[in-house]
Amino acid sequence: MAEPYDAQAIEKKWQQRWQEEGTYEVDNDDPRPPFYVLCMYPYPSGPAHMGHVRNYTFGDLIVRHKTMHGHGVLSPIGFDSFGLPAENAAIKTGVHPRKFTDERIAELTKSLKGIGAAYDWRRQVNSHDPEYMRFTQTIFLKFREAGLAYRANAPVNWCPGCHTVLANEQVLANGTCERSGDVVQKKDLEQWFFKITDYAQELLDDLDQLDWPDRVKTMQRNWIGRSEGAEFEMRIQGSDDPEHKIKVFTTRPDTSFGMTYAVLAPEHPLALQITTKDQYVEVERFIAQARLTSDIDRMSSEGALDKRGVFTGAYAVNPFTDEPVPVYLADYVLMTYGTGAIMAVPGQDQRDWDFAKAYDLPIVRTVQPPPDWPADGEAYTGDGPAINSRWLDGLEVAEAKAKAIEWLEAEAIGVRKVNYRLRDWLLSRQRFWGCPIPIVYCPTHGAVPVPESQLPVLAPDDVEFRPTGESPLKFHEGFRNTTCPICGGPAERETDTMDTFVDSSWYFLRFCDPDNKLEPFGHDAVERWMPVDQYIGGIEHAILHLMYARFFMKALGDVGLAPKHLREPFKRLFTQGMIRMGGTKMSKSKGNLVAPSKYLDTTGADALRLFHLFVGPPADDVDWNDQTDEVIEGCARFLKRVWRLAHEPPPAQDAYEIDRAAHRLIARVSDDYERWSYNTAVAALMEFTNLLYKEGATPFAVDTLLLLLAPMTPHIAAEVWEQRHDGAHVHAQPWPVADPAMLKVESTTMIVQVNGKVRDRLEVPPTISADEAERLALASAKVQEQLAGATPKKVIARPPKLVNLVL
RNA sequence: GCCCGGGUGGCGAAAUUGGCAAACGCGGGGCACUUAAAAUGCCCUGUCCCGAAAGGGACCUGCGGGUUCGAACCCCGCCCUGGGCACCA
Repeated sequence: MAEPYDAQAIEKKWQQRWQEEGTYEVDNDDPRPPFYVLCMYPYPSGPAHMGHVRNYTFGDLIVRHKTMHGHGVLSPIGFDSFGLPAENAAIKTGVHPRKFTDERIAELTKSLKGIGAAYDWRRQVNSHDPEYMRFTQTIFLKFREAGLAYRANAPVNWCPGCHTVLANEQVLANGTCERSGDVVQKKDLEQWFFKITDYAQELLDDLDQLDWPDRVKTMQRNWIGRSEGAEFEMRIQGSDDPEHKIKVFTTRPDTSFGMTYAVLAPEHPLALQITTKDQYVEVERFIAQARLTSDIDRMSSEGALDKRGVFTGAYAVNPFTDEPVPVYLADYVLMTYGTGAIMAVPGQDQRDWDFAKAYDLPIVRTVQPPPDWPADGEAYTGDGPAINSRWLDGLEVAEAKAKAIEWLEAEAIGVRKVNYRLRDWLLSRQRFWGCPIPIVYCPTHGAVPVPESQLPVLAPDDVEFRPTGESPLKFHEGFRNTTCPICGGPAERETDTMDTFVDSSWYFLRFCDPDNKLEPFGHDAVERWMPVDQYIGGIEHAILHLMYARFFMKALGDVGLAPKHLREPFKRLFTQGMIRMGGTKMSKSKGNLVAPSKYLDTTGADALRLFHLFVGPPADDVDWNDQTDEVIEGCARFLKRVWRLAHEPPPAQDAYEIDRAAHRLIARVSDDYERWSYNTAVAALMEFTNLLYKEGATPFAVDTLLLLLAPMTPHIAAEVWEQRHDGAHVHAQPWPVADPAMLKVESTTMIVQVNGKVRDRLEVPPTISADEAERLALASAKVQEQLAGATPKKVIARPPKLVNLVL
């Protein structure tokens, strides 16, 4: 009787071994071909939960698999360690965020090691490491120098709950804060921005070359929101002030003849200037009201339209018709998109239609709707010939657009124009636990960068965390008061810190060169490893993190910090499914987290990893339910079967056939690994194990099983391999290759159908000819019975798979 | 409203892309081992019908059409569901 499989002892032993022997440490001069595998570095929230297990199981599997394929695999890990929870905990308990964070990192580190994930821990990078902060600040200053970081007074999203400014991306569609759920208000503040909009087109174009899920690429495309159209000016009737010109953007210049009014955003600088005396009071009141209205109300399309607009009394002249049209203000026109002013064509735009109805404005159709279109139905946005449009009449939409733009440009009234929905990235945060923005404000010299020799700017430790919601940095005199780097006079430090998405926008570059004291990373190191060959993370980062990191890669190249040709950070992206429980996402805030420790202490890490691989396609969500524990048990049961098989193999009845089956397994499982079909790979391994139990095992068959399992369940594979091979490491073995000669088959099952229904199965040689296949099919007794003497009208022969006889 | 996914046994799923639907596992049933239980091993397990049985037959991939010798897979129209965007002119 062999020793029983003791998962805990084996897993502990091998985790120590990998750590002590530095099995997955890789140097920058490693002779093997490089491969960079990266899981999104986690926010350290404490011990790992199932989402982590799932994520890091896939990552670790690829690291080990690629290593067995002969690559020198870079597999780094670190922690996204700045952020609100640590600061909120500090306010609550008085514990310094650093202490709090370091403790959470220790917990998460322990559980990552507990699932057997292998990393080059020497390369660990945390966002709050002073050395990392130094270079985050260096990058900020370089961007500023290049004009990619700028300061602007802007209406910002202010969350009254978090007492901080939010990026557009952090405001939900309903106008609430994604973190606290409070209704977001508007507030004017001087803020720092990154000029991501400079890269809108490149960010859009380069998506095409990425091996990313289509879903993610689509989301990014929508977020960038490119629209093509024209921009043109209209003069105000009766005004000779050259400033009084309304510039509008439209994607439908072909419909210009149908403009029956124009609309400005309430914040539009011309709004009050063009307003007539008798409308002044009403317009002023409207503007004030719009300013007070929260985005949630303003964005709601529910509100009564007649309260959402006001007539200015002014008329703009439509350059296409030379006719005056009334100018309105309406809160559905946004100052932050396009020119903040639109031409309204109710015939071809539903919002304009609704507004026209509410304000009793004329409607002129400029595209012929289809015959079945209700006469006074609604706006028609489809294709069709232009009508009521003089020299555009009869042209289809695309032609009419082109001609309208040509005319605008020829007449010097307007230009072809592309607009993007993407806005600049607001990175200032009124928070303590983040990377300080290295700027000093001098009464004489304005915003002055902190000299590089004085970096990193670190927050002082002797601060008081108060629930006022304002950063303690603001009240720390010693930090705030400083001297101007230019004149030496008294000056104040910037007390805002950077959005934590800044930290996560370049950590993957630092991993290539984590000990560099002189610069964020060396070009050689980055050239060697970048771009990341396989990036793995959650779908929730589809827009923000992935867009910001892409922007950083491009911008870093353009300011000379990274090789310029390296435009994209992540060649391949995989987004794994979420863990759900009762239909909702597992999360700390919902309190439905399942801790892996319970399984690590019973069935073991290998069984838990195997479960995550086996439960379904990696990209699909996993529903954690009543049956899950039993499935994990089943995975543990399989590993026990493998263990027993290796220690007490039943003698093979036909060793050659078993070895042939092993070669087929190699081919099948290798293919499954390549196409991320781990659930079917596990199924194949289970099937093979069942076969060995039934028909006996050969040493080659058992070794094959262990090699193919090694990336999935590394501990048991390593242990059994060591026992069988005199202390050798399974993960140092080359990935097995199937011998084509052993894959050849003498016979294959051919199905015979009559009228598309299976009537017989015949064993035939794989090289069978169509004629022979047909002959055999017709000779089948079962087929004869079905035919009942009739002759098939048609025979479809697809040797050696199928013959279909059609009556 | 617009844009993406997805819908297959009691359950998780498979079918490598138009050719044997349900591999593998969970659950359920049975047998063996055992004084017994657990553990382990083996067998059965989509639905309905005929048959005492061995067997045999029909129907099955959300619904309705279509293309095809042949459809889970392709096309059209619905229904349900998950996600993203949502006054972006």
